[in-house]
Amino acid sequence: MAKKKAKQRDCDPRPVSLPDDDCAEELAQLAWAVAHPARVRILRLLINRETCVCGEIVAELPLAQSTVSQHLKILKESGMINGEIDGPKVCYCINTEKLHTLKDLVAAL
Amino acid sequence: MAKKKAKQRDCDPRPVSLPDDDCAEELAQLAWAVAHPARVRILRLLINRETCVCGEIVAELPLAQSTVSQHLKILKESGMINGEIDGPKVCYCINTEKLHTLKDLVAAL
DNA sequence: ATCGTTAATCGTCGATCCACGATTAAGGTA
DNA sequence: TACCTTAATCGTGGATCGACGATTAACGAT
Repeated sequence: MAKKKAKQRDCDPRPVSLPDDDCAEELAQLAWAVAHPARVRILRLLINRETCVCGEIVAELPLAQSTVSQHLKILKESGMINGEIDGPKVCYCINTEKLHTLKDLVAAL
Repeated sequence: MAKKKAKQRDCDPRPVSLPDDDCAEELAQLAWAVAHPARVRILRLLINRETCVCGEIVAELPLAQSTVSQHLKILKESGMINGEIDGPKVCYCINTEKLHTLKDLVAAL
């Protein structure tokens, strides 16, 4: 039966215990905002341009205006971006604080 | 009409152009893996323990075995974790390389 | 060979996503 | 006021998610 012991897998013997899973939800929510190519592109655009009118974003993506608006809504609800009404247009900008929260949470993985 | 100019929003005047959106898809895919609290907890567990048998993960989460197995499948498909069969059990471990890819992509935002 | 354990898979259900066109609301302009 | 532009919202349809119980497959042990 020594053979059995020899095949022993190197599974971590430490007892299971979840670390602070409080922020699991927060990270999941922020990651969700980035979990779609269109939203990644929108975020990159806003990061590089500081701010951008909705119409420009629509023009840049191969998506209908309503679809882009939906993604913007998701990003806004996640707190990653802010929208500011400017006459008939809407200026979107990145929420640097939230972006850093995401970066920190991912980096802390 | 000076009033109109005074109210000018500080919208970035630079022309719109998407930066290398090639990795938008890659980031979106990796972020998607982390975009669920259960998967965040699983990842944290594996990161802290190096490796872990499936059953332990199931025991740690308030979810059915089949549900956990689904999440493990998603994580495996994203490349974030690897599973190694050990007799009737399965040992999961983190894919450090992919994890770093995710960290790098997020940090590069 | 049979039984028990472990984990993946199947099938289902409701909820949500994602895309779109159409419509509406809000603000400028003529 | 009437018109035009801009962007949010509505309503729809198809696809996928997330959860579960039940079943199956793989492996050890008796």
